[in-house]
Amino acid sequence: MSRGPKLSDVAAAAKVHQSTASRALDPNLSRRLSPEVVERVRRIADELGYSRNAIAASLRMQRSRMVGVIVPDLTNTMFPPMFRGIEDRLSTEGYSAILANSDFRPAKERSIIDTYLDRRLDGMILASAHLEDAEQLEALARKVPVVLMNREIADASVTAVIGDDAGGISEMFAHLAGLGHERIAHIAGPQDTSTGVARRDAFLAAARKAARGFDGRLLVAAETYSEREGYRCARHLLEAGGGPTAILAANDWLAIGCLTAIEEAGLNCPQDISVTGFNDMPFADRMRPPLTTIRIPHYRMGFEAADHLLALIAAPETTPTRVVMPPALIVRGSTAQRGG
Amino acid sequence: MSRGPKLSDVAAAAKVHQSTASRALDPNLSRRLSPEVVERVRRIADELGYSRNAIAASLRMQRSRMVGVIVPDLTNTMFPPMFRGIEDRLSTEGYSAILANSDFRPAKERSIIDTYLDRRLDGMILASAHLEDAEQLEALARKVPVVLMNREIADASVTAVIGDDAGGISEMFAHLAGLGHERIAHIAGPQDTSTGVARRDAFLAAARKAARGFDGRLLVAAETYSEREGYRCARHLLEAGGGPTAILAANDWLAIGCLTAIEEAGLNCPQDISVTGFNDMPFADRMRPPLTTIRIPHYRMGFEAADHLLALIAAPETTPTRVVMPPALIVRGSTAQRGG
DNA sequence: AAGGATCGTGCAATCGAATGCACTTGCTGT
DNA sequence: ACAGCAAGTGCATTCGATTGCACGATCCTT
Repeated sequence: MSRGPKLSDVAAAAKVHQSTASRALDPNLSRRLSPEVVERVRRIADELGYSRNAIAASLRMQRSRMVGVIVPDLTNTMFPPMFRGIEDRLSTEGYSAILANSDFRPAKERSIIDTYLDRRLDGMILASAHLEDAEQLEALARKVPVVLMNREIADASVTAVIGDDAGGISEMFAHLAGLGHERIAHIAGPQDTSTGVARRDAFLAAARKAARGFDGRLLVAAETYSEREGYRCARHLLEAGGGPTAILAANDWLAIGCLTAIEEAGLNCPQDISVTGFNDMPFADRMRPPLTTIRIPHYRMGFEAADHLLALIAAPETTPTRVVMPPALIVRGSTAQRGG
Repeated sequence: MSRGPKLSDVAAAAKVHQSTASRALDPNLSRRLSPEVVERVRRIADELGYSRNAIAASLRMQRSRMVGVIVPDLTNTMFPPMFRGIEDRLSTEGYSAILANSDFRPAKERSIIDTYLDRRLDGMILASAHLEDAEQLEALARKVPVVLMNREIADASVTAVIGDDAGGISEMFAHLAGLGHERIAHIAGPQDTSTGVARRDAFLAAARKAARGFDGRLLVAAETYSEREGYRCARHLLEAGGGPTAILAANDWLAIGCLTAIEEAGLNCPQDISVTGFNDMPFADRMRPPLTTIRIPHYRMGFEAADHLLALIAAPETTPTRVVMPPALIVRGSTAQRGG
């Protein structure tokens, strides 16, 4: 556990000055040195098992080559592919990623951010939904490069990489309409999340465009993105008298809850009623019936987020961007021609 | 993006020496200072928006309060809960975790480890299965505190936190035997993984204990832990003539593949044949039928791994431990009394 | 009242690498 | 033969926080 050799040890062993050793080990600067010296220093560094102290370098260089990532809950299947995308982009530039979960708690998020600031990370990717205050977020973005992932703030003053909620919902609505459905219900997500609101608005826009009026009985909002809530809302829709022939749920969990409620009611999906989800989570294809849903390219979102963060690190004054990832309609067994 | 105030700025504003300011901001040392000074320094630090430079502190203290985690693939549902356990344990001590995926590639793992060493992380948790060479691993463990998670090496010379494969399998075997099954087949996992081998050995031990001979037709090994392989192996078992009334698969994916094969063969699970998995992954309860399986406490494994790592960091010369996490039998619909 | 203990604070030396500047070579050109 | 130049290398400072040591002041003890 003893401290290994440092640069000056390598330099001494190679009979050159530290600064020369430093340059010899840096591929960019080693061109200015004589080949023999470079060769010798490198060989000796190897022999000694020298490992560059990145901490000392960070202090001197004022950059840590690390970025912080905050997600609300890593066990949500959306996030692992996102993180992989982030890591894959970052690693090509020699960056590492620190990861933490906020558990949807603003206080926890705040404290994670504070440790990240202390650690002088070069940037942060926030997928955590809170830190409600847009002002706080902007203040943060003024101190350190920040990219939002899977969420955004109102005036787009912070770079954000998001899924195209509106596009996905309207594509799904068109799919159902194309199958002859006219009474399409919506189970909205929690209305205190940006996705819940965006998807509901997109649904209402599509519904109003398709027909004159919209029957209010065809809309319910869930309180959380959970199977339980999907079940509850579906029962509500079935009993409300709106006579839906299709249910467009705001995400896959809600849709799965629907399936249970429909089965319990003695109905059959998709013969009697079609159901759709959103996200295409793992196993969506293994439900009974397999779920028709919208796929959001999570890996690519992470990759893009990291890419934009790196750009921001390189040029901090760049104007914020809003990157929208294209959704894809995945048609499976849970939707069918109306009437079956 | 300008550099914020440093300790000496705070000190100057509070009209004290840096060292005094440093002590005032450290809860342990501030007791030795006069309350007024402590109060004043803290207030001024707040007013100035001072943020302690953790990099400089790390350099001086020779500890980074960061640990590195390597998993083969974060999108495998086992790992997110483990990581949460790790983070939850670490965060109480002010530690952060860097995460990276090795993709089962030893070269990638090696290069991740090298960056971790350069960054002078205080310790590492390795859930990546490779770095085959036990010697390399021991050499690494001599340089830096290391805890293995979900794997171990032969002579237990590195601390490891693992699931009780043998215990889980024998408990499952007993469950099936208790239901009257006598011809129990096993779909083993890949034999180049420690879990694949451990589970197969445990199965064979249980089978041999239960009956005199063991019918070789009741054993197949999958090449990967995948649904495809589960399907292939199950077909093989059904055609081999061993007449299994139950299939004990080495993990949930393999079991799910079995379900498909059984259905295709016109048989019914569990009436005609029982199937069991291992891991209790998310959605195991949503299969048709819901899967009887063994639950491994992944969150707790992560928590324990982090706990042991912290202990190792505090006292590097501690002798390696082998921590075995207890499995739990989760009985669901995929197992039934023999003969329905 | 003098010596000693205690308390609060300042001084200055680390930690390890990067780098602007200056210096020594050796070579070219006139 | 010497100015001029370039290539290669060394020197010394810097990044920001921590901490052993020392010093002065205050208080206690006998």
